[in-house]
Amino acid sequence: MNISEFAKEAGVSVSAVSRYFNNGYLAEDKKEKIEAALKRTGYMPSYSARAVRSKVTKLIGVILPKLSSESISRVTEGISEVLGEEGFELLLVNTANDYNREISSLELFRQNRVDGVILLASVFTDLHRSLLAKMRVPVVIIGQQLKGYNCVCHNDEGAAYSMTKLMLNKGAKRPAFIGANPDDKAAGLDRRLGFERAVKEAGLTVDPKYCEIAKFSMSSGYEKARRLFSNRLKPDCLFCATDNIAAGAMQYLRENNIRVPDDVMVGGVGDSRFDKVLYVPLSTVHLHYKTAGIEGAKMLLSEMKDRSEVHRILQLEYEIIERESTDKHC
Amino acid sequence: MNISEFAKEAGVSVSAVSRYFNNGYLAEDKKEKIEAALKRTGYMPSYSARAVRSKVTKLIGVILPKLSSESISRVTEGISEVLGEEGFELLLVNTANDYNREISSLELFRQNRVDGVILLASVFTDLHRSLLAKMRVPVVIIGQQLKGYNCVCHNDEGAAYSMTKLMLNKGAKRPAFIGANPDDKAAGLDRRLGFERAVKEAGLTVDPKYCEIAKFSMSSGYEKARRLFSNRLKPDCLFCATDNIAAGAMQYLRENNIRVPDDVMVGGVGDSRFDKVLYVPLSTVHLHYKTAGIEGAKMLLSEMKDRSEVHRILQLEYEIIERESTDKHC
DNA sequence: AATTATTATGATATTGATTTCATATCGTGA
DNA sequence: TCACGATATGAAATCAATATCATAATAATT
Repeated sequence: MNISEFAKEAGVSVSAVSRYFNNGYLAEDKKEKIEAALKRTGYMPSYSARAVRSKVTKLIGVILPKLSSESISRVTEGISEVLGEEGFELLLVNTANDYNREISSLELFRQNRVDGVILLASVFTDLHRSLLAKMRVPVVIIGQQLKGYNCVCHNDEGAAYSMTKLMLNKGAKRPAFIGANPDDKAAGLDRRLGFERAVKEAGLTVDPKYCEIAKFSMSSGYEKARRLFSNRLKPDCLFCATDNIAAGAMQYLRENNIRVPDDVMVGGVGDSRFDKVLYVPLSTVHLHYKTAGIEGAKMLLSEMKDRSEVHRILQLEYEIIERESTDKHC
Repeated sequence: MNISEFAKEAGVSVSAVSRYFNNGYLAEDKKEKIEAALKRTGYMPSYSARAVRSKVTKLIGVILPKLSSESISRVTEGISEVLGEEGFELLLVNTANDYNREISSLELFRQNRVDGVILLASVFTDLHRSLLAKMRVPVVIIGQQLKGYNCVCHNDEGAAYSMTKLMLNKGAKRPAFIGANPDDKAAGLDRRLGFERAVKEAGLTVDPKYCEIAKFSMSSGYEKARRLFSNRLKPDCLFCATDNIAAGAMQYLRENNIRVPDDVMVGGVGDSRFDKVLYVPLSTVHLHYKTAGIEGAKMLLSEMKDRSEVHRILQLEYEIIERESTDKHC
């Protein structure tokens, strides 16, 4: 059933029906007629047809590197909360860390599919930049900084610095690091830089032998911990760029009877739900993931309302959460 | 830029452009002309306009009770994998366990927004049923069974039964239970029934004092464990309907020096990522969440291809994963 | 009382695509 | 040579809505 069939059924004009759904001028008696007919027929206007003419889809494209990650799903939850309230729905694309899918979804979103885009990318290439430049709808980037775009990001460098410093202040002399791919500027490079700043500030040197790069998984953290601890290096503190990596590393430590925090202190980033139930509760840094989603969504909304050429960067702060994994007295 | 402007720019007819994007008859020279113009202009056909005429949105509506849950995001990952390959995108609605949002998104999906719907609901009311009946597009339900619909579900009763039996076989005599709201048929009721069957089969009786109902969170598991263990009941085994509940409960046990598994064995359901890094690695039941997503998506695809009146129910099996939390010798 | 602003109305144009239709061309087998 | 199916074409109809427009009926202001 389309609008004209429905209008006939309700005994009003097509325009009246359209006005009913779009808050135009409409007399009370017609409203009632329409509502009665609505109950009889169950008619609903077609969103696609509406979108053709009005150029509003009420859809926001959200591009994610993966779905089953605690940090990412917290961001998404924040996004969904704010946008849902404003009547927007999320068109979600899971790129599974596949570079090409990231590009192709940006392509897709150019086809008048969405009113705005939120991008949680880990890496930015020239192709990313050129596609983003072609976007005709507002874009907000969460978790990374990109010049010329609205961004909500975390103080990754500071978070890594503070956590590392916390351990060094307790007398650690052989700091080790398990990080992420430095192409990922936020979680890879910045957290590495924060670690290095703390090490240098403590009068120590950053030894590449004490640094490993892992994937964002527990098993990868386990593997890299083996490389660091199965020889004569004997690190006395370990900073991990994510809690997942830290949890995997600690599993290796437990299996090999390396005591936490007595033999080695361990610190992570992310404040994952499981941190406090690990065999040694993990010290970590809380990043405001959900807030990032909320603020990013708000940014997008205001950008959609009145598009401006000024781009804002919102950097969220962090909070150190100290637990037993760094609870060592020197 | 629309199709007729673009056709003019390319020097071909509107029909030719449409055929180019829809694999109709088209001479080679026109294809080339169009491709050249495509590069010059960056034209992309509008999805909304296409949808009006062809009634295909290439969008699948997915309704979820929450986003930041490991089990749910695994299901979603499976869905996204299969549908992404077929060129479908996900229109995701996070209902945040809010009954009304579940209803209103079903309403929304009736407005010719999506080609199909996947529903991960926890509770079914009469309103659900009547709205589902009005759906004009195929629907698949994951995680629950509902008569008259295509469903992919888990053997929740069996999973709970086997895990409980495992503990009772090791000589437990005072089994305790922390479950979920029984309105949730799968995770609430069925897992409770599985627990009860195992208890009765072992010649014991189900004592309501030993049974608690929690929310799907660690903190709720912690709370309910307090109720069970801060008195003279002294359960010697504890079955939890989810790993989150189990992890919270174990935190309480640790804080109160109740040893796992010596004083009490603990078993969960879900095979969460963190299970093996808990202070006592948790015995659990692996449910094939991702497979459920994959199979549900396949079901939807085949239903969209040729709609049949026959509805299938696919029940996935489970696998017991035994770890230290039940590693007790009697 | 005259003038203006606000509310209300429905026919018609418009949006940007696909589908239909009438028609033309070409190669192939009877 | 004729008939037929496959290929190819572009004008026009169609899809289901909103936007525009001309106009009427009130209400408010001078």
